Amino acid sequence: MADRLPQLELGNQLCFALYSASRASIRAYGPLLAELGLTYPQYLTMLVLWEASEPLTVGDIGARLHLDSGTLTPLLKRLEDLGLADRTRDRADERRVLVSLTERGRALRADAAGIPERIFRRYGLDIAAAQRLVRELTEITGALTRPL
Amino acid sequence: MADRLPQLELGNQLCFALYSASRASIRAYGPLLAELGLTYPQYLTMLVLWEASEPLTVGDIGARLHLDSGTLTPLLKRLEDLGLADRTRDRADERRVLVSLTERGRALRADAAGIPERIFRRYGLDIAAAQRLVRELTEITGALTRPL
DNA sequence: CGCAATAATGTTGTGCACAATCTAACCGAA
DNA sequence: TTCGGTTAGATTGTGCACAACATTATTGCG
Repeated sequence: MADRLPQLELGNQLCFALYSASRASIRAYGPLLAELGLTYPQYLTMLVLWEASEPLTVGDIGARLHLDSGTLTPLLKRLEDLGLADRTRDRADERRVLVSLTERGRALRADAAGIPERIFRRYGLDIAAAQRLVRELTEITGALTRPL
Repeated sequence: MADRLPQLELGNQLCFALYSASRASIRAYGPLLAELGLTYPQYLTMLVLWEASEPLTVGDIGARLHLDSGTLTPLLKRLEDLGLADRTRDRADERRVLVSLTERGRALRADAAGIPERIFRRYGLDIAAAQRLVRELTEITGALTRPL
């Protein structure tokens, strides 16, 4: 039997499955991130900064997270208020803002290190299955992000 | 080689892959939904209402979409303002609010019918792969939603 | 050089999400 | 019957997302 074309049924819709799973995972992370005083998008931003050896511009962070300045500017100001990051205009190009971690921001990495594992254990997720899923999702994201 | 435990790397994180893919799909739907004058969560709510033969309570809709009244109450008022839905207190239980479609709301279903297919064609998504993915994502959502 | 085009970030306004709290309505046992 | 507990929905406040636009800085071309 041929695969049916996508129907107007909630249960069959890939977009709804993605939307539900994403929000469920954010809710799952919530309590653990609250221990660090972070929201979920703030945590993602810290991941980007922890991985970078150099200060990043707002645009660099936005490119990795697919977020624009309208979202990032206030978020980064909150990270600054928390004492986790610094924002300084780039002397060499005054249009840019360089975001770097404070000592406190770097130190927080150790506290965050166990979070993914705690989530996987707590909810009994399979690591190999998750890695496969990550690959498929990355591909979907790429397809949907491609310019038409 | 054993599968590694989840690391603090953006690219390996299931939660980020879900978050990115969900937002990418919402962005992809955006222009098509704008033709109908709907946002993405409004579209999901309309899907639920189109599938139901009876009026649904706010709680019914929330159970299907995993949304609470704090999100749904204003959203449903907007659908009411658009002339797509009616909200009336249940005479039999004055705590409840019954949400039903207007004639215009029902008529909009025909305009929405082609949207999933247009998305799949436009972005070259594979239907069979998507259906497999929906099953895996539904399972993940279930696992993450399970009470501890 | 002069200046139009471009680039990076910031601002504004709308609409979710969700936690916390509130209010009104229902239910059930003493 | 009444009153304590529960339920359904609304409200409030915070923080994203994102479109549209504003601002300032840089760049490249004539």
